[in-house]
Amino acid sequence: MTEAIQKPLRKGEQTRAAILGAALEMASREGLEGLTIGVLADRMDMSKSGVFAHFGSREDLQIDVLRLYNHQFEQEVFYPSIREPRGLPRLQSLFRRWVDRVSLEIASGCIYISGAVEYDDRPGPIRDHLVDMVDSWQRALHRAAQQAIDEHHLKSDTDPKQLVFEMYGLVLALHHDARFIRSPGSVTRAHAGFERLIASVQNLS
Amino acid sequence: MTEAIQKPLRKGEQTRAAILGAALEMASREGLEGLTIGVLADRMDMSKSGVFAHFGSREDLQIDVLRLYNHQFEQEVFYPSIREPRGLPRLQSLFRRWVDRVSLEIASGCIYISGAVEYDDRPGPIRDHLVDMVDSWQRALHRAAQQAIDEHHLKSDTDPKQLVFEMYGLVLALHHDARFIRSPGSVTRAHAGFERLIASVQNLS
DNA sequence: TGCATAATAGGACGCTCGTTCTATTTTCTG
DNA sequence: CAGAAAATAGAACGAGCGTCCTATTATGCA
Repeated sequence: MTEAIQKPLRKGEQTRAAILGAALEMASREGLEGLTIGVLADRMDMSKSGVFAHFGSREDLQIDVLRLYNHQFEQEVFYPSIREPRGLPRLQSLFRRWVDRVSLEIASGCIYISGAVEYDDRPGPIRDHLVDMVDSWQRALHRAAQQAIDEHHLKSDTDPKQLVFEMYGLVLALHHDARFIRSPGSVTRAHAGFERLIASVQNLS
Repeated sequence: MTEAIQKPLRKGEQTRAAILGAALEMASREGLEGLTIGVLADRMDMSKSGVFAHFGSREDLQIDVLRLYNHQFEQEVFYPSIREPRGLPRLQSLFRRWVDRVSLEIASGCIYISGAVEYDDRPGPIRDHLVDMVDSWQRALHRAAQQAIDEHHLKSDTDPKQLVFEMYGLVLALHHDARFIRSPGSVTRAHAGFERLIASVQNLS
């Protein structure tokens, strides 16, 4: 019972994974809507139909890319943070790792953020999946904030939703200024904003 | 000398203006890259070439749409605010009118914000124009913040760039939560965030 | 009113897109 | 090693895109 299933380690599975990786990189830069099978095939030195056959449709490919991104985000940001002690330390870890990730993504782009703009008015399965993921991330932040209140790290009259709203704003501003305007110092400002934000709701007992 | 120039009120000019208005509405919802001449022609009950003839190219059309948006933004947000007394009142007016405008745009979308994502990695004249406009808007906010410091409305050690960064974040979070997540109460949270932000840097003398 | 000119329509172009169909090659397995 | 099954290639499709060219229609001025 050491290995559960090793059958699907067939050739096709690993090229599929390679395609998905290239697709994620491409979608990060050009956006999910900019993801095109032809260009993806060129980059993979494959034919269009060869790439296509791994996914039932372009939409399924986009959704799989989304799932892969979500998985990486959870691995890098969420899971390491929930090993921190609950309350303020965990909340701080979530924000710090989040900013760290977006900082690295300045060169490539964050799919949660670009997707929010691409699909804010475009109904369909992709939007549905994306909203689910972002909403679940916001709820995770919300839980951490509530726990920080419960642990008396933050003032009891603190509004967790307001806190998460402003945290999200700081990351959006970071993404905007660093990636679009390309003004330096955005990472520092995001952290400064967070410290000011926490200071204003922190229990000083 | 009541009317300066009335020659260019020819037929073509007014249909051109009508096209531009429809194009702005379309680009607000679908994004500047989603603006397509064919669909625009359908909406105008015109032929593709009839629409096309008014603009040398699709790119010129997109840039003209951008200029129109910029003009409306200045008329609604900037100019009314600079009639307020310099310092904190003017800064507050800028933010309030900005939020008011984005609130109305929840149904249609803000081109500054969607454009920032669409063109963060897509070089060309459109990106250049867009960066110019957003940068000029940020500098206007920056000036207002600096004046509020000079007038001793805000603490002398306040960093105007940090202030503008966080203001921008609040509006981005508003746009994100209201338009993408569609969670209610975002406008209230944007205002609450701004008040807390100002309170933390305000001179209490 | 007549005529130069502006405004618009219609069609065709080359291109790219996602998708489908049919071969062909490669991979895995008994 | 053979044969079944999976993986990939290649060509073709219909649709939509921006753009160009040539007529035709509408406009505004003498």
